[in-house]
Amino acid sequence: MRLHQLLRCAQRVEESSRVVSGLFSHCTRTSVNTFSTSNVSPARKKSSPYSSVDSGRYSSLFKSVVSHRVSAQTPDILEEQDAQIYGPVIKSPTPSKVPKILHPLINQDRLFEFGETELGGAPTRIILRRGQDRGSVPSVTRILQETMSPEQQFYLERWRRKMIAQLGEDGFKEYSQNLFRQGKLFHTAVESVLPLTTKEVPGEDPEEAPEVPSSVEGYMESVRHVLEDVRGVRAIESRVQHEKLGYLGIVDCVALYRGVLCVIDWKTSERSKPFLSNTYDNPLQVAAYVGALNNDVNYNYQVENGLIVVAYKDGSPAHPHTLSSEQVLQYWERWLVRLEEYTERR
DNA sequence: GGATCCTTCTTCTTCTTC
Repeated sequence: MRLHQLLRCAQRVEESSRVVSGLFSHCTRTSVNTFSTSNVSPARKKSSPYSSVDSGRYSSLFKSVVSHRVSAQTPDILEEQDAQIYGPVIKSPTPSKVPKILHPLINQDRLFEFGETELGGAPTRIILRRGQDRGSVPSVTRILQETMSPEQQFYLERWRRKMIAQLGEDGFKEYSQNLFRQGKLFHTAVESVLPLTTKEVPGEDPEEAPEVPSSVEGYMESVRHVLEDVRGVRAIESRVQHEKLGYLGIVDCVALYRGVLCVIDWKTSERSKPFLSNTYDNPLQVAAYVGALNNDVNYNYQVENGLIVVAYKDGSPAHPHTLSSEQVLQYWERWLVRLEEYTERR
């Protein structure tokens, strides 16, 4: 078992034991009080002490205990088992965690006067010219895809095989296409709503409210509370390219979130993602876009912050994960490592 | 018109009592 896995296990054991001991002491107190003050019959005394616990009150606590349970299925054990079924996992050497060249996130040559970045005007939308730079300038998605850790690849492949076993090849294909379709529709719907947020009151004119496909209504409801805090949209679905580092991508949105200029990435998810760590490589993607935008002559401002919004189909409130400038800088370094890895493999 | 590109997602938990 690797050191970081061991540390994670130890941390979870500590968390679990803390929660369990707390619950246990409360249950004991509750049980003592119940039995000493009530006139219960001997037969009822024998009933489980759990019956005296307010299960509704402690349901979330119970969930937190079981969700932090240390699984016997560590990656190493799973790999061992799966190696017997699927064959060995090909491992590559662990990449260095520090980039060889620490390129700056902010372009000091392109710092603008405050007045130059005033709000106003239509948001930038630079369409990707298809076929241009083909093969020579890689995209953010491609780089992240091709430099995933063996562990990440293992879990994804394992999930894919499990899904195919459940749905069949065709069923899985349809399922995946549907996920992509929903994601695209959601993006389109958000974009159609966004310009309204530049007004004093978002969506004040009901006649201007665009049609939202019924399949993404839940997602839209999910992000409603986030959109209320978005103002001053400056770019939508716009191409960004890092001129020195030679990569490109399409940024979902650049806008003020609670007054802070951010690169915003809209995501749909079937599973709840309450923590930033649940979003896998998404923060790296955002940091890559921030760096590219700051080094692209088509944009006359610099961005230091990020926002990842995870929306849910059932309409439950989306999780907005803000990335401070310090966090963006950290993910920027991790992105540089991945970029170097990609370049070295070419 | 056809081919290609960038995205769109997917992972890191499944307990066993009442």
